[in-house]
Amino acid sequence: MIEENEADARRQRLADDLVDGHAGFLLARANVASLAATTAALRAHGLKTRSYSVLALACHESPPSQKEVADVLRLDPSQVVVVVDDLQGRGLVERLPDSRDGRSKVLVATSRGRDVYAHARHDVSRAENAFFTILTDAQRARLNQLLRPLAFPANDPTPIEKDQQP
Amino acid sequence: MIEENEADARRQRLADDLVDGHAGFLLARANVASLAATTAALRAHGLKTRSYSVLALACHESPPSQKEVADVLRLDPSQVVVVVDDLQGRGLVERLPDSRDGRSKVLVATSRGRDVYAHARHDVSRAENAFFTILTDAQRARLNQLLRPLAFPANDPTPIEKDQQP
DNA sequence: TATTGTTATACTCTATAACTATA
DNA sequence: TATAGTTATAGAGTATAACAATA
Repeated sequence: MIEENEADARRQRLADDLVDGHAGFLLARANVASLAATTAALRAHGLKTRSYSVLALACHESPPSQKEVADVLRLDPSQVVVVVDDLQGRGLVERLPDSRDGRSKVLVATSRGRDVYAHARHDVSRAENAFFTILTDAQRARLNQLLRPLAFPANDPTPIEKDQQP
Repeated sequence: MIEENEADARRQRLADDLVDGHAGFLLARANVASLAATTAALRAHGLKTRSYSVLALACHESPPSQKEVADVLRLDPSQVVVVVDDLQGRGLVERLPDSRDGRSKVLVATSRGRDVYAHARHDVSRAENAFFTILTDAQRARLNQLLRPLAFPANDPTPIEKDQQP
């Protein structure tokens, strides 16, 4: 199948020329691949990336308000409502009144919600582990280190560790 | 503004705990930030990331068929049609008959299309440069090096994995 | 019969504005 | 007045099936 390989090489050359000088393209492509892996892992638990993230926050020792969820996940408050409605409808989270602010509602996971989250997190970790298996542990740590300032830019209160070159 | 800082620190802690052990979250977040930068740069040229990518491929020395565009960009062929219709309607690309396959159509940029692409590429590069300015040149190179195998899995050169679901 | 391009459709995700109740 | 949550809606992106022309 020489013709097949030639066609593959052609496509690879097109892709390479497209990526050249466009790191964002690489970022986007790696992201969709990663997303596909985690989404597939979450499907068995009836969750998507959004509902999983909201559930994770609701499991936090210091549970957040919906506004905080919107801020942390960079979602519009109206989108948070939709996700929370779904999770609450399935008995995974509750909206509790905020003692310090009558407008605000605190999101807390139910015991069933925590159970679902524990299992989902396990499977997500396994899926991510499989996805990043091409990289060594040191490389993964380095990737995280490089991505963090890009993911949390500007007014980030947490210090960004300066790099140690290889 | 102590209360503000406390609230920020709280949100940061929530985000940190969410990211912990979830490299995909960092990837997704860095991607949306990068996307926002490039999308803003493309807007002045009447382009979006998709149409920009298709136009870039149409400017290639060895112009691709629509099928090849779909493969390289991992888009469904029907989605390629929509983008090409738009670009062709604005006189930026042409659909030429493929001499070797009557079913196929070769995408070629017009001279105006090449002009638009040149200017757009310049602005995109500048926007990416600004976005990645937090990293040194060496760090950017290292990031690209780490992202590449994740974006282009080695075992098969041009995988068109649709949503892999059971 | 298989493939390229096309059309149509439906579903998800995202963005926005307007409303309520509290502050 | 300003903010948290809610509702409603429109747009963009995505997935899928079916079809015509060609292989």
